[in-house]
Order: sequence, then C-alpha cells, then structure tokens
Amino acid sequence: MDNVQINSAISVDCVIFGFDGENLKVLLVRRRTADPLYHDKELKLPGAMIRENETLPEAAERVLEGSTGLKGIYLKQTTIFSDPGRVDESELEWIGQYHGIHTVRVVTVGYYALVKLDQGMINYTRRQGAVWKNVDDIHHLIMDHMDILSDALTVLQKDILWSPIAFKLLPKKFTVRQLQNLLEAVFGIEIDNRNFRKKLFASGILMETEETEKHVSHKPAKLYMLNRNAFGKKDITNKLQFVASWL
Amino acid sequence: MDNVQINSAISVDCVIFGFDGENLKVLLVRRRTADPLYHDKELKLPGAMIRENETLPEAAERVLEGSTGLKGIYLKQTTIFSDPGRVDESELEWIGQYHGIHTVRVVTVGYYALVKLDQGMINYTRRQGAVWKNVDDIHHLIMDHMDILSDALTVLQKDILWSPIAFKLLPKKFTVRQLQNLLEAVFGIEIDNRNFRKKLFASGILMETEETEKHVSHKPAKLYMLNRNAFGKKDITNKLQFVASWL
DNA sequence: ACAAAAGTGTTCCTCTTACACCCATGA
DNA sequence: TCATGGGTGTAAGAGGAACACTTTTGT
Repeated sequence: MDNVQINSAISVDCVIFGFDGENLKVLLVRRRTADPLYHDKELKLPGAMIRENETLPEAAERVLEGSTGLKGIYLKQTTIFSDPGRVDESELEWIGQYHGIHTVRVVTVGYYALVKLDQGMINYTRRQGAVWKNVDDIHHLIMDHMDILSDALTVLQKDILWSPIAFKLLPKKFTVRQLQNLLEAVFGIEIDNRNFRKKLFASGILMETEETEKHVSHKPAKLYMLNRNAFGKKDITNKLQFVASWL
Repeated sequence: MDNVQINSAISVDCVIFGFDGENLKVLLVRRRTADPLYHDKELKLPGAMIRENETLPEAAERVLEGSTGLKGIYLKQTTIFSDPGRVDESELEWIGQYHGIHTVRVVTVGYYALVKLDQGMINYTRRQGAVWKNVDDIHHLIMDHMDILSDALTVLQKDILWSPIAFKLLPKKFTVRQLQNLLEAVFGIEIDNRNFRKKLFASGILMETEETEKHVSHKPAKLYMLNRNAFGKKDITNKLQFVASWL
C-alpha cells in the first residue's frame, strides 16, 4: 500500500431543464434538513446518494422520477465534483444521521435532464414543493450546486449542436417559433426567422402536421413534429456534420 | 434512512494520447498483479485509486506524472463508469490486499491527456514498461478499459473542434502536413491540402517561424507555431463559432 | 378596425470545392 | 538526375446574410 486511500460516498445531482416557450428553466428543490430553521430556506438541485447495486445513471433516473414523476427521460452525465472540502463537516454529520453513511467526503456526479414542461408537470412539481426558475435568474445555490448548473448548461449547449435533443424540451407538436425561441434562450443569441425557416425546412428535420395553434389572437402557426428518419443514416462517412445545421 | 447506501472506492483511468506524425497512439501499461501468471499478460490504461484529500484531477495528474514523467499536462475528464459488476470479486480481493481498501465496488472516472510524443517520452515510457499502441490496433483491454478508451476518443474529437487542443499533440514547432495528418488520424477523414492551407492561414491560428525541416530528402517544409493571440477575444458575441474552422 | 405574430423571396456576396503543376532537397 | 513531398491559384457553384410586406386570427 503506497499511501492512504479511501472509500467515498457518491451522490448524483440533476439539473432538470424545462422550457416554457419563452425561457429555459431549471427545477430546484428545498434542502431537506433536520433543523427547521433551515427548512424552506436554501434551494438546491435534486439529488441523491447512490445505493448498492445501482449504477450512477440508475441513481439519476431515480432522482428524476422522484422530482418529476417521469421515467425514461433523457439524462446525460456531465462532470464529477470531487473537491474534498465541497461538503463540510456539519453536512457530513447530517448525512451520517439521515443516510446512515459515515464517510469523510462526498463526491457528486452531475447529470442534466430534458423534460417537457407542460401544465401537468408544473402541477406535479408544485405539489412536491419544487420550483421552476429561469436559468438566468439563478445566482445562488447551496454548496457547489451553482457550479454544477453552469457546467450542465455548457454541456447542453454543445450537445444540442450534435444531436437532436433540443426537441426533448418541446411538446410533441410544436411551432417553428417555439423551436427558435428555445435555441435563442439556450444559446443567448438572436436568430433571423426567415433564414432559420429556410435552413430548418431544407434540413428535413421537421414533419408537418395538419394541426395549427388554437385560441391565439393572431394568425395561428402550423404545428410540426420531429422527423426521426432524418437521422437514420449517420452521414459521418467522410465529412463532419453538425446535426444542428439550422444555426 | 430510506434504503441501503454505500461508500465506494473511486479510481481514475487515463487515456494518454500521443501522435507520432502518422498515427494517433495511446499509452498502455501491464496489469500489476500478485499472481505472476498474469504478469505481463494483459494491457490496461494507466490508473490509480484516489487518496484522501485528493481531488480527481489531482489523482489523474499523479497517474500521468507516473506514466510520463510530466507535470501540468492537459487533462480532461470524460465519463464515469459505475456498473457495480465492472470489477469482479477476485479483483476486489486483490484491491483489498494491494491498496488496503475494502469495498464492494469500484467506480472509475475516465480522463484523457494529450502529450507530445518525442523521443524522450518514448524512452521514458519504455523504461516504465509501458507501450504506445495505435488507437486503431487496440481491440482488447482488461475490464471495461476498452469502453473508457472509445469514449475518450469520441470526447477528444468533439473537443478538438471547440478549442485549440490539437496542438498539444504536436511539437512546439510543426509543419502544416503534421497538423493535417493529425486531424486526418483523429477524425478518420481525408483533407484537401490546398484548401486546408488556405483556411488555416486565413484563420490566423498559425505563426510562421524562420525555421524549416532538416534532413528530409525533399523540399523542406516551413515550421509553424500556434498563435495563442488568435484566441484572446472570444468572438461568441452573437454567433457560435467553431474554433476549428479549418475543417 | 386593430393588434399581434405567422409566413414568405430575392439579391448580394462570401466561402467551399475541385483540381494540376513547379520547387527544393537528399540520395 | 531522380524520387519525394512542399507549396501555390483559379473558376464555378453553393450557401449564408440582410431585409419588408401581406396574411390570418381574436378582440
């Protein structure tokens, strides 16, 4: 044995992104604590300790199901946060009481998830005492959760360029404008609507439906669906390609 | 306590990439084992258990210094491998004996590193009993190390498109052809040399030096250096940009 | 009739692509 | 002098950027 080595507790923390048609949102929960003074005070990302015989993706899925009631949601691992001081002594003590884990450190693994933020979801999460906040309005979270969030957003941005995951944040049927708003929100850019439509339709990524928006006090927009066939054959034969050619 | 939760041992495994002017290579080591029958049999990625008061990046750096003798090398975390069955019982037993860690599972974190593969490096690693193998020629590694390697390569490919890390695989002064070969090797594509030069020089990413290749039996190529100033101001004002516009 | 967002084309210009020959060196 | 890879330009076509008005609905 060449040095002191240790076992660590491992947790997952999930950055759950949603989109309300206007802004990119993240689901936050209140910290559970024995001390009622802290109750309902500090916001954090939903997370959990991993269990025996559970992989990290499984733990993340469990957290997600607990927060949103949904299974089989898109989940992607981001970064591990392993600073030995990231969880301080008093928190370790609380973990010992609450989880029955006695350890000198907790390493956490970041995940992000993409969910469709419909009214049912909003109701469900409200009953859980969780809140959806605009990404831009989140400035403080407990421990290093702000770092985990920032990191997840960066990873999400890159991932959206390489795979058609943006659609996981939209309803099954959506308008072109919703997609544009989403991309503008995620990247913090402005997109020319006419050129965007041209590229988008040329890419063949959208399927037209027969439906239109209802009950809007302006010309109703057509609803589209993702055309999954557009990704059947990966064209990375001798050429690199952005999936998101529509930027 | 709502369920059984555990502490785990955490290790890091490093995919150390090098480039010999022709092929992308990875540094592999022999498995250390108590059983002499296994000695010198099975290849693996260099790795180590994390120590107390050590972050994961620090552990990875330690592994890297051990394998290559170098400090301050570019290191990037890739993915965590957490399958409870990834390290089997006999291996856990060996870990207990060798490391003094008694645990039911070992979670490992993948890292990749980019090194300049000069003669000094080759000599050093040879003395360590490590081998540089072409990425394309590696088909079997112990445990799930093959997965860790494949994953690292995928991540490297994307990263190269977003930041000027490709140059970390080249000598300080290099020829255009070396850079082209590197990109062709990493992505498995062919690049038109004339168009490549045009874009490359237009991008301002290269600084010309006064030197040329020596002792080559053809017209000697000019040597260039990376122009770090080309990245001073991030142009992500309202536009997404590939750093690697030269693909 | 008015407000509000949907939907649509053209021009200009830049960037990409395809492609073949002379040059400098060591052997 | 020959073999080897280094280094250079152009023309044609595709794709990107900029830009303003008409349409459809609810109120």
